Amino acid sequence: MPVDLTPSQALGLWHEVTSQQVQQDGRDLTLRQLAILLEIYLVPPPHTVRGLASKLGVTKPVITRALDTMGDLGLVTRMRDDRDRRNVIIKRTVDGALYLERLGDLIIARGRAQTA
Amino acid sequence: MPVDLTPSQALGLWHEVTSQQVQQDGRDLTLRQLAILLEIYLVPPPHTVRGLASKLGVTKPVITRALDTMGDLGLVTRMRDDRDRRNVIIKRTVDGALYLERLGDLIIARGRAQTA
DNA sequence: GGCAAACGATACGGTAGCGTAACGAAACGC
DNA sequence: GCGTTTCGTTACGCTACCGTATCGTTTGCC
Repeated sequence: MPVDLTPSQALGLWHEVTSQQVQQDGRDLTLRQLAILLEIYLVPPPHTVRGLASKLGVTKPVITRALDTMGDLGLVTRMRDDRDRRNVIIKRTVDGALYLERLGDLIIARGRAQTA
Repeated sequence: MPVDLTPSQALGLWHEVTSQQVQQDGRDLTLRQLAILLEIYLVPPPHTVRGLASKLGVTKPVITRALDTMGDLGLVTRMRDDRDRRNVIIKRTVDGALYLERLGDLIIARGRAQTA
């Protein structure tokens, strides 16, 4: 696994991972969409549209659109908040967890190859 | 610096970097564009449209479009190959090198914060 | 010279992203 | 109750990407 990465090695790792991801995954998420997805899965819930927007410094429609797209892909789901029905709670899905699990494994694998 | 990354930490690193990149950089390159840019800067030249297309498993118009966009952003340049004027040689630029240098530093900085 | 192959760019119709602005629904304040 | 604020979503016009197919140019081959 990667030990003491230099900036050059870090870019090499990014290169390996993005390249492989482009080749093998037909979904081709935007950088923004990926950031949103990671935020949802790595930060403790609950997640709302407004919260994600302010956290990432983008407008609300950007979040709505990203959730539409990733919802169609099965990576996330949305539910109304029953305690405050103005809010929408973003939920994780099994497919989304699998997607990120595969990404994590890819990074490790490439990182290992990188420093090997 | 990152030592012995677990898959979870790897995703955390990706999260930090994509998130910060989304927030601070207005350019918002596609994952494909980023992969192309990294290929150009990290793999020894010469680079051609056809070569990049086959290397990344995409069609030639994808490369042409990406080079158009990144050319407008000043990240790459193109020149005709004088020895075989059918070819186009993709050249690096100072701005492109700076862009990736900043990305590399960002990864290191976030990786350090990640494991700190 | 002339035909086929290779290269990168372009055209086309379609899809998905963007920012700004406005919208309906729900909660809050008085 | 009723205006105001706060949600998330939708509408609009625009830009940029996609894949497939085709184009013009250049080279290679005979």
